[in-house]
This record gives sequence, structure tokens and C-alpha cells, in this order.
Amino acid sequence: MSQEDFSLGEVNVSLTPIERFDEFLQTRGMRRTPQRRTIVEEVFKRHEHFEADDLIKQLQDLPGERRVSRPTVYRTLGELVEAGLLREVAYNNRRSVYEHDYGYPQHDHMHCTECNGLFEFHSDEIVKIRDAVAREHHFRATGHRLTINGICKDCAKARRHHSPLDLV
Amino acid sequence: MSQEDFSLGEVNVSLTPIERFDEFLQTRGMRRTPQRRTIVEEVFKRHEHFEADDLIKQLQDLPGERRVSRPTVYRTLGELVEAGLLREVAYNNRRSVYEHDYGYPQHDHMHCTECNGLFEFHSDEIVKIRDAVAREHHFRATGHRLTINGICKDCAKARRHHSPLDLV
DNA sequence: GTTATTGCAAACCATTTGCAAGTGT
DNA sequence: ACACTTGCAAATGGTTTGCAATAAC
Repeated sequence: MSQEDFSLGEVNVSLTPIERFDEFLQTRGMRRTPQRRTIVEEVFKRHEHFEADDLIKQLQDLPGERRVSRPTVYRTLGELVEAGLLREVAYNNRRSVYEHDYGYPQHDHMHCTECNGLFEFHSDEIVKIRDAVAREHHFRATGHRLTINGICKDCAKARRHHSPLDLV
Repeated sequence: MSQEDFSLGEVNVSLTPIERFDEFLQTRGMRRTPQRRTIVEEVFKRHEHFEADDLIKQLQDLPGERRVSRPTVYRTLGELVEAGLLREVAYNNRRSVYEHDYGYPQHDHMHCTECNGLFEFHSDEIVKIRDAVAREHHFRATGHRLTINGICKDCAKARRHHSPLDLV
């Protein structure tokens, strides 16, 4: 976490995700419960994309008194999105994939159709074009989602070891 | 449909979607059935984004002998995607949205979070940047999906008629 | 005559919800 | 004390599947 204490719009960036969530709960008259606390902690332990089910499994490895039920996980994930701590990346249709969206720089994704991997990248250009396009169409842009589809470096390499006639 | 007879990669662009689908079925040893025919016809009657359910409703207005069951609609939509005639736009998670992807120029979307509307736009720049980014990361790009989120012109206008304190 | 396809009813499965018991404030 | 939360079990709802009857080829 940065030591600086500056604010970006309404959001005080010097807070940890846990503090930020507490702040959010307070503003909304919602309560700080051990379950909510456990979930934010686990969610921000590492920075990978995850699905609700990944998180549920992760929580199952926790000592018994910290167990959280499935509905509560779903409810809390929704709250974390509302709080601006998580973002939903809908690249997989059918189930939701989440990623950190707090104190983490704007970025986009490359999605490998072979191994289903998701890779992040950043491009200032994209944002510029986005805003230009939006302006041109009188659209008030608040964000965007770009996913480049294709084959990642590793899968491309693996493929070269097969003959081009090797069908599945 | 264009009168010209030129090919783009493997795809003969002079075919109508219906012909193209027949060709696809033939190559795969699949059969031309009245149900499949009805579905392609209805799907390509107009160029809007649609969900499986929209199509099912549209089919219900057809004379009785052309009725198609729900499972067949889902099965055929999948085939149309495989055939490269349709493309799945996963902007809504939970249900699939389809759009024409045959003889239709590359484009991206603006998604209005207010009215849920989807608007198309085209930008050559985006494709250039996409390829540059992919090259830089040794990623073999085959396509991309960009959705700009925000408020469309009409919803923005409607909003100005409310006081900023008008919550929900 | 084979083999693919259809329609029906039932299954799937991620997510959501009603509700009674529990718990922050 | 008073809401807000939780966990349970059951519901939801888009999509998929098993299977017997049917229809392309």
C-alpha cells in the first residue's frame, strides 16, 4: 500500500481494502460482521482473477470458526462490487469472474482461447480512443472493457510441436 | 447482398447466410431441416442484437407448421456460432446475446447502463492498437471485444430532467 | 435403411431468495 | 431493543440433455 494520503475523486486511496469496505458499510448503515471481514481478507490476499466458487473453496480451508456460507459469499461479492473494491469481468459467460478494482491501475485483458488464461495489459491509447469515440457519439463514457482474444505465447509454442494436420 | 464474388480467407462472401449455413451443414455431414432453415431465415431477417428468448418469441408468431422447439433453437444458435454466422456478445452475463457475424463489418459496442441499450461503432484505431499490443506481448490475436460503458445520449437527456437529489 | 434431428420432459447448475435464528450497534 | 445478517433449504431461470419418435440422406 502506498504511504501517500491523496484522494482520487471521492475515494481515499490510502485506505486498505479492508478499511475501505468498513467505510462503505458504515455509510450504508450496514454491519461489520466476521463473515464480511473474512471475505475481504481472503479476496485481497492475492491478485488473481477468481470465480465465486474459487473463493468458496479457499474459504473452506480456513479454520472452522471462520467458515462462511455460500449465499453469504455471493451476497458479499455483490457488496464488494458496489463498494468499488471488485469488478466483474464477464469474459466467460455463465459464471462471473471477479478482479480487484481498488488501488489497482486501469488495464485490459488478453484471453487465451486455448488455455482459458487471462493476461493483463495497459494501454493509454485505448482510453484516449474510448473517450474520442464516446464524445463523437454523445455518449457519456464511464469505463470500458476490452478483451483481446487469441493464443498466448505458451499455447502457441505448444501448438508448434503438433503437425498442422493433428486435429484435436 | 453484394453481387461480387470474392473470397475472404476460407469464406466465400458472395453466399447468403442461408447458403453459407447449408454449405457448413454439408461439410459437417449435418442435415438440412426445415427447423434449421426457419431459424437462419428469422435470425437474418433483421440486424439487431438478440437473445435466445427474443428469437423464440419471434418464431412463435410464425404459422404453426414452422414452429421450432426451444431446445432446437438453442442447438441451432450454437451451430450458427460455429459456422461463423453469429457471434456471442457476453456483455450481460447470465444470458447470451447474439449478433450477426457474417458479411458484417468489424465493430465494437457502447453499452448504456441506464436503458441497457447496445450501440455499435467502428474504429480502425482500435484494431491497430490491438495488434500492436498483442505483438508486444507475443500474443497471437484473432479478435477482440470492446465495450464502452456509460450513459447514452437519450438517457443523459432524460436524466437532466431530474434534480441531482432525485435518488431512484 | 441408416444415422442425424426433433420435441418433450427432466436435469443442470450458478446464483438468488424466504425465513427463522442469531448478532452487531 | 432494533434492525441487519446469517445459514439453511428451496426456488429461479437460462440453458442443456436423455431418449423415443421422426425425418434427411
